Amino acid sequence: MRTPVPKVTVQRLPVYLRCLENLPPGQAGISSDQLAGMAGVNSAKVRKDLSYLGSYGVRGVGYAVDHLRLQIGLELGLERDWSVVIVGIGNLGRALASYAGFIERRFQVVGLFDNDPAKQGTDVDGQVIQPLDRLGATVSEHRASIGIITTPAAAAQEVADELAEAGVRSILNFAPVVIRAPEGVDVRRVDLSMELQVLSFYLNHSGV
Amino acid sequence: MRTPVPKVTVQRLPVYLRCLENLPPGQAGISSDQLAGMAGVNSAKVRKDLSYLGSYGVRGVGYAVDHLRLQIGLELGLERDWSVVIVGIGNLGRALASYAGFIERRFQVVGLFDNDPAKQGTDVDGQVIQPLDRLGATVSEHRASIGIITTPAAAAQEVADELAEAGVRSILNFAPVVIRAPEGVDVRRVDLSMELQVLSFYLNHSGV
DNA sequence: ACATGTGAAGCGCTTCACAGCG
DNA sequence: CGCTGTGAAGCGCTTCACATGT
Repeated sequence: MRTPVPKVTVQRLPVYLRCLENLPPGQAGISSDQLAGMAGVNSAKVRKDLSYLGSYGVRGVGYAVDHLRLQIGLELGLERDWSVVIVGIGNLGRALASYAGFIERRFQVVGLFDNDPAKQGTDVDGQVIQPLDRLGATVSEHRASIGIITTPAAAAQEVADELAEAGVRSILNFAPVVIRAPEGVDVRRVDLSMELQVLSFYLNHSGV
Repeated sequence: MRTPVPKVTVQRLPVYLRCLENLPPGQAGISSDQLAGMAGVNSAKVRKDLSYLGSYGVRGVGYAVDHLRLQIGLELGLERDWSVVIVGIGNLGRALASYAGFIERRFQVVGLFDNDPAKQGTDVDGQVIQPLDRLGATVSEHRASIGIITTPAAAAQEVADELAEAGVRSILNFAPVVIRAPEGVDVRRVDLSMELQVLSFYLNHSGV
């Protein structure tokens, strides 16, 4: 069996993919140096990362762009469709609902949820906002694997528990709170105020 | 001089701070074990991380919550105010404009920018949306150190260049594109579709 | 007695440097 | 010759395990 792909490499594969997608349409080949320049890393890292997927380069030449895109996509599971539910349809949830549907065909938004009765029944980007008690049924029905939490902090843990209970295996948490999920459920955090605090640290320690 | 704080520790300090802030009001002390449980890491990591800031714990007892919050805040530069500008006021920019003002007093939003004339002059959360050609002047005037980019992908690099030119030293990029900035300007990326692709990788490699 | 603080060992990622191959 | 693929060295973070201090 193949060497497992390191976690840090998994995080860089989407970066490489993004770079390849932004290449001029005519460009058929790319070297590790060029790709490294676009991705903001060094070329040894690019070669090492891509070598975990297999030997897709040609010595003396570089990588075939189309083939590389395909292989990275396969590795990331992008040939499959993943169903996504979004819980908490405030400004951010609304933004993500439009965004997710727009930018990535492979991630189908199959349900929007909010516990505010005034929002329920209204429509965002072709989806009707449903009450939270419909969450379990919708997740099962569409076999949704990904849940996005954009609720206020106070509600996030309870929503995470319900998502896990309903069978979601990956959670993307935008709520400003640290949530815990059972074994087997992968949680990733996206937190504006934590990002700002990290920036603040480096501003604070760069002598100004 | 003190040992520099590792990058990974810098990223965890906001997590610890968030956990401390969510403690019940009566709780005056906390052990590395308790904090580790809340933050989702192990206790050795907590002790090592906090030891970079100094010896703020009491052997046999634990850490004083208030003192620890203060010290982490100082380390993160949260006793200072940082001025922030947001460029690209679509759904996401609007969400962040409200959010940033609401959750973090230390990050003052001093300017909102969009190149759509229909939006210019309208008001979001007490701030008037300005045309992009006002960006440089506003950054200088308020000595803004942080720029948040929420434009479409096509505009992001140009906006980043203008922000760097105007004197911003940290950029938080929400646009779905990899941007480059000159030496001395710190760029952090927050990218929904990359996060989803990482989740997709692990879903795809967990045998279902 | 108990939890912190910390050298030292362990581990994983990065980078080097060059063999391998078109 | 040029660029990939990769062992091996280097480096930084994690974890261990226990001395330290109250």
